[in-house]
Amino acid sequence: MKSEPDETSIDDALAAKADGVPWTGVRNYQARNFMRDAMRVGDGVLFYHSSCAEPGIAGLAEVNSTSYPDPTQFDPSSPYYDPKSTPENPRWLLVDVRARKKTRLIGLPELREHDELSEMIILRRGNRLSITPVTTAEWNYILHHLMAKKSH
DNA sequence: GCCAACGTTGGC
DNA sequence: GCCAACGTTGGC
Repeated sequence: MKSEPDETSIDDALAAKADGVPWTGVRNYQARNFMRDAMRVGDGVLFYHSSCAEPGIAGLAEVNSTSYPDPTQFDPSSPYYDPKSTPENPRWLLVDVRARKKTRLIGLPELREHDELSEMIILRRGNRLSITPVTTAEWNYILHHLMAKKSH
């Protein structure tokens, strides 16, 4: 799951309340559908820093709720306000994400070095989806082969 | 700041 | 339902 560290970094997420952070602002149907249909409480999350100097995986988190309406869609003062959405028929959903740990930054160039990760959606050219599924094989590879390495 | 990629909008 | 125009994303 992508987050802009200027908005919510892994440090911010770790400092948040125990329930985790509500993943507000997703305004893409595909990403919404992943939260609505594919995510389960307890699912592992790679916390990805995007739109920053060093984009890459910055930590581990987990899904901490089922999906529910994103309150920012109803708030006219929010940048995520959607006038076409109503509480009776909400268009946008979110899940709570609970940060588990900060990891060393695994940047895009490093991720691209590994053939085992070459199919990751996040690495595809032109990918803009802010939430993308990770296979069990990719998850295990990242945890066992990349997280373990020391920094520098 | 550039720009490729891609999602959304709206006229027809 | 098509598709051109437009807006946004996000790495570089």
